[in-house]
Amino acid sequence: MTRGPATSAPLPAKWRQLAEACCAEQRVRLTPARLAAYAELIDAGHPLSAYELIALLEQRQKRKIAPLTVYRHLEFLMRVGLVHRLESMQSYLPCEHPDHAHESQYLLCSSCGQVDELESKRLEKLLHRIADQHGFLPSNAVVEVTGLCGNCAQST
Amino acid sequence: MTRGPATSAPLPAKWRQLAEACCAEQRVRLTPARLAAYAELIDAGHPLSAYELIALLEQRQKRKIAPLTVYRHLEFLMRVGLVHRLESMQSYLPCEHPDHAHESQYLLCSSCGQVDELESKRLEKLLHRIADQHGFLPSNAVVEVTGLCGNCAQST
DNA sequence: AATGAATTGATATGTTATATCATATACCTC
DNA sequence: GAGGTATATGATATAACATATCAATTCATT
Repeated sequence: MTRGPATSAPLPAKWRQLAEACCAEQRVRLTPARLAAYAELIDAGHPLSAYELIALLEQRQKRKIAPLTVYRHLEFLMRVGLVHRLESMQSYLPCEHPDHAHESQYLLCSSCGQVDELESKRLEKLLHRIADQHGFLPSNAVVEVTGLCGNCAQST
Repeated sequence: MTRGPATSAPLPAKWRQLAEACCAEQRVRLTPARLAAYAELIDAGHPLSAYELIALLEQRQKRKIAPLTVYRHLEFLMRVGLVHRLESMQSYLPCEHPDHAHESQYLLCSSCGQVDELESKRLEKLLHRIADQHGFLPSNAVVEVTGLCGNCAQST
């Protein structure tokens, strides 16, 4: 049997299940449009600016999409913890560990663009301890280390 | 004797000397325009968006200033380490420890806007160690913890 | 099917940042 | 101090990123 044109980026079952579980757990709606945005981020394999994401979705769906629409989907995906925003790059990427939605730790290669998501409990604890010492109640921690990844550091 | 209208925000000697020393050491030019931008950031006492800074400078100098001009001054000030950019707020503020130009650690109160610059050697070392374990060569580290400062946390 | 809540769409606008090319100023050497 | 070079500024335009408002639709539940 033949299939119609794809209206959404291919999304490996692994990620689909993760997204569905995540949204089910939080009792929020994973609509087709939201899933399509998520699938596009997964498919891209690297961080996308909001407008790059818009362009990809438009190309995929052969229609115009208003920026606000995509920003809303991104906002939703970030809220449930499926997507992070790289503050120092104004771009978005799927979170590999949606369970720690509010701890974001990245190594960003300024040469090849590679992104490495960390998950250091130690770093997390230290940040909380430091905040605590300042009487500060943290809700969201951003750690973004820019530099050269292993490959790029060698070839320099 | 009388003075003409101020064309630059008041800049306490402490900061002026810091800026001059910093630029002298790096053999770069601290021009009046650059110093004026820096003085305005110091005088504001809180982070400014680039366009807020433009507005203040225009008001002070009674003339139009092109955004690019100010972005260039900010870029310069960041390069020498006198100013930091808060990535999660798209805003700029003077650095309290220009000697550690490339380590930026902040606690940001989402309620009152208070900004607390940290200087944790431990955090710095941990970040470097983690990067090292990943074969990563860091050039710039951003740590921005959002939450409630002591005052705001209590009054909630 | 009726209701209320959440989501999406359409349109407009606001905010942040950069590109290009021309002009001016500082610095260095002779 | 004249000339050359690098650096800094100015003028103009445009690109990139993000949000406001209000109307229309969809979904979940009764």
